[in-house]
Amino acid sequence: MSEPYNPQEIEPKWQEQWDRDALYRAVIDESKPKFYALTMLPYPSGDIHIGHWYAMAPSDVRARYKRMQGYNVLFPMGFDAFGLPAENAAIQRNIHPKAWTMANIARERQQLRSMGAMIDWEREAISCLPGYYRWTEWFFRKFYDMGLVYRKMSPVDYCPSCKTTLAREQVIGEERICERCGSPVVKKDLEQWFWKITDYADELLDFSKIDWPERIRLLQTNWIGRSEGAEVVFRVAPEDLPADAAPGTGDLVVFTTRPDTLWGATFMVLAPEHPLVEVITKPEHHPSVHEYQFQAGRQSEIERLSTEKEKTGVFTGAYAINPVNGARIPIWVADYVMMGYGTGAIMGVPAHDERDAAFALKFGLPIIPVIDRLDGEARSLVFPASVPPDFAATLDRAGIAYRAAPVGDLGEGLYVSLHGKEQIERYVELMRQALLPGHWNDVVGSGWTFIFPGEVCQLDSVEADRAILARCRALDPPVGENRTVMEMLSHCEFYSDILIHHEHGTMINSSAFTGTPGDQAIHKVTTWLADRGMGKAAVNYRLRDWLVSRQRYWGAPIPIVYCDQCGIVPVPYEDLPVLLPDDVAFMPTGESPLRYHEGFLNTTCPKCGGPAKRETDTMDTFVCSSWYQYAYLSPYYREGEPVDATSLPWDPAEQAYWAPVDTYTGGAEHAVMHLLYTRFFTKALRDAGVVDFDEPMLQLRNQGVILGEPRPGDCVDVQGTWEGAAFHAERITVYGFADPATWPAFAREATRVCGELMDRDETTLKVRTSDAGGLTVVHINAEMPVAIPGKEGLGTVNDLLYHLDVEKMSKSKKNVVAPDALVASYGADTLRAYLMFGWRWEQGGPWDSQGIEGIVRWLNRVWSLVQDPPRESRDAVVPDQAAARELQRALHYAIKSVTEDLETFSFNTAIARLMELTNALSKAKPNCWGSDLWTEAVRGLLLLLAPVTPHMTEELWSLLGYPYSIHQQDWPVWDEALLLEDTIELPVQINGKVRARITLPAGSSEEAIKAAALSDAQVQRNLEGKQVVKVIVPRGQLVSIVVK
RNA sequence: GGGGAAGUGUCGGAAUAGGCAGACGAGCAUGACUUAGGAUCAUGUGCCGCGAGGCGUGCGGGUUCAAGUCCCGCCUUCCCCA
Repeated sequence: MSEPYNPQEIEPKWQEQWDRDALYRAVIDESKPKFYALTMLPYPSGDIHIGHWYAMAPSDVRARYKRMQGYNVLFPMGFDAFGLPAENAAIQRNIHPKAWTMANIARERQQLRSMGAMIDWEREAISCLPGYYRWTEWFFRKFYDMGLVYRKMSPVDYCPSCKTTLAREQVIGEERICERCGSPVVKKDLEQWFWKITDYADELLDFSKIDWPERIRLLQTNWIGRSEGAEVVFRVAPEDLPADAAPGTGDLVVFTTRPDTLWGATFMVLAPEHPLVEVITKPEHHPSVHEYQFQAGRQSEIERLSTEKEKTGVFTGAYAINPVNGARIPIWVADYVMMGYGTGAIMGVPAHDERDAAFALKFGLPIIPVIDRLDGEARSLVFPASVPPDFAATLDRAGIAYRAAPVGDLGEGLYVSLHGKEQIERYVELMRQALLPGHWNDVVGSGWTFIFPGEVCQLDSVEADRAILARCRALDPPVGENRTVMEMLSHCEFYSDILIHHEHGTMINSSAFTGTPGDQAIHKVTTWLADRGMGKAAVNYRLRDWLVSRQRYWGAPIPIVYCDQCGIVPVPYEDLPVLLPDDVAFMPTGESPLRYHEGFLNTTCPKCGGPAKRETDTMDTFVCSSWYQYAYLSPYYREGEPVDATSLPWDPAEQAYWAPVDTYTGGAEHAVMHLLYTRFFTKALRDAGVVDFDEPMLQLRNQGVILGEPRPGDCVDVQGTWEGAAFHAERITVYGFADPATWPAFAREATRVCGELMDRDETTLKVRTSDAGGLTVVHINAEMPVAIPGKEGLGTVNDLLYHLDVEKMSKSKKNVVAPDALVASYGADTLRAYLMFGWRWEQGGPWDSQGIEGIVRWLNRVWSLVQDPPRESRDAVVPDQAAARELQRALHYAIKSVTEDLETFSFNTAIARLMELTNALSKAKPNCWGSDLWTEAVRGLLLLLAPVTPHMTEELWSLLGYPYSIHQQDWPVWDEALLLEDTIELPVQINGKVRARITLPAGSSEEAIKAAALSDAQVQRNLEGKQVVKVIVPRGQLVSIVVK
């Protein structure tokens, strides 16, 4: 018998050996094809968690597999080491961010080593070290020279009490309060640095050169949000501008995707931050506009843009001129328009835009339809007593559909549905004749017609809107307080879904353009506008330039100085890096200490030599992670040597060989930030002449998330007394969570409460006392001793386990799975294999602590399978022919499917195939042990398993006497011919149901198969008394007989 | 509201050029070996039915010799956008 499998002994042993032999050192080797496998680097928060393992271990398996296939594989690792948590630790615990970060890295590096991954640690790169961030600064400088960098005012979230800017995650909840002090957060305008990612917007929409998941491509496409349309210039009415205004001051450029709706623009809306608001607002409107601007500043973008939200806004008192018809339209300020989107000004076309419609209805602005419906639908509500009683019969004769039903409490009316121009016209004519004096009728949807006694009006202009409303006012039904025709109509439920649409129908009510078909409308109007200098075709992007400024200490310094004489001066390349000073005093508020560090702040101007101040903002950490894949090529390149504008930031030979990344793996949560920024970065570097390719990562795959394991809570049976709504515990009996079968029935009685523990804190237990989920609060004394099943001695209520649902793992929820503990009890190989096997990799799911036992059993079986002779051994080493053939087939099948599965990231099925091969070996063992085939099959299993369980296979490889190292062997290849079965079993379907199975030699002809099927006794029985219509043998897979 | 993804045994999940649904595990059950078992080995395990047999991939239709897979219409969940 072999020694038992002991990963705790084997794993460190081989890790040290591999280290000594530099087995995973990746060096350029022109004789081999390269493969750059990259997995997202961790942020050093202090602990490598199961999510890191889930991302990295299968990626490592695939990298190892590629290496065995003959590729020279680079699989590096580093740390994304700048960022806010380090600074928070400094403030809260008085630890320097650098010390905190480097200590975390030291710990995490050890944790990662326990995984046994083929990481080349000599290429490790840490983004917070000067050798790294010198180049981060160099890129800022380079992009500055390329014109990709600019500075402008931009709002940040700011806490007036802490006097500090806040990161997005530091602003809490809908109330938008500061996470540190709870004060309301406000927006504050600061000069900040931007990178022109928008210059690359169109190129970033092109994914033709990369194999990335559809989902990520879609997210990026939506994020970039390219829309085509036109820019149209509206002028502020001259009398609403200051007399001394420069020419062009009042030009309001509007971007619209629907220039064909221009004739329906009945108002304009400016973003509260729009600079023209101040200029045009009439004095009497100043107070309300200013108040509104302040309120808007406190809200988040998501709130502002929500369609759910009640529309708000204020009138400026000023008017603009609609360029297409000269109409004076009011200019409003409203928060649903964002300064950053388009131009910060929109034209309101309420008839064909939902948000404009909501705004117009709220503030009584006219709504004029200018695009016809595509479906030709129209409706008309005929009020009771507005027509003679025989009108329904008239409609019947005309073939017009209607429904008779009460209208409020006014009596029975007719709800008429019309379709098509002709029918609408016929209806209007019938109504014109039938309408009784003192009433009116309307047709809405297609047509927009108002029928009055003796007159028919169209709702085709603001003037018509007013005229119609005035006429209605004199008639029945009453108009009430309604300010526009549409507002009046909007109260009628029958019309609710027909008033507003955004289809591309034929233009109506648009002077000379009326009748222009929808498919030509935008193009024709845009051309016409351009010819008259009123506008032009334009493209708008949702994507905004990348704001790289952070008002923080722990980030890469922005290499800029401010000189009184020379203005903004970039730090010369030769002077990089601008070092982050270590001796800084952290403000309890979180304000950047750089702003008060005299040594850092004061410098000399590189241009004139006079006194100057340094930029105190640092760069967004996404800048550091936008180029880390290149940092691994030659970490901290040329550290200590001066560099200049023409230097290369990494070893050109390394780049020429390894770049770009072949396979990139990581979480999908970075879809639109990191993954878009790094693409931009590479394109900018290409234009800088640094790299000669367009995309940083050729193939991307995302893994899912491992969630917390659901678990019932312990059952507690509590004796005690009621104190109001709460129960005071005197004695607690516990039934373990593991066996609910032993639990007593849940109860809620006068002196007793019994149920599942759902939650617990220092003073209370929340107990589920009914199957429906009713909770009872039980007051406890934390020191109260309780006996807990499966635990030695007496515990306290703090040892009770409470119910856990499937949720994201978090320390506060106490559902974290710690990989270190799993490695300690099961070993890294077992954990690696389980993470591959347990879930669809791209999907993830809840942890299952039971499932890992299956892997334990499997690896133990492999361990003894290859070492121990069979229990009841046969004397002969000559294998039984059939058993041998079956084993051979199983081996080649496994080679083929494991290869294909690893290639396509189907890790769970790869493990399943390896288990099957193990099962096949077990089955064949008594017959084949010791034969050449047995040796070959065991060898094959170990090689296929080597990437998955590198330590165990290395140990077995060496125990079996093979030369070190298994990880330097070639990946096995399969023989298609050996995959085929000698005999095949075919199902026979009769009318689609499997009725029999027949066995035939492999490669039988279709005729032979048909004959065999029809002569099969079972088939014969099923065919009795029926007529065979046809017999099909598709691809030799089955027989399908059709009978009558 | 728009866009996307997904719904398969008790659970994780297999299977898509349309071709035997439930691979491989977990769990459960029975048996063996055991002083014992949360060890190991063997067998079984979609549902209903004693049985022959019938039913079965969210629901309802359709195409086809044949549908988890294709088409149409719904329902539910998750994600993104608004």
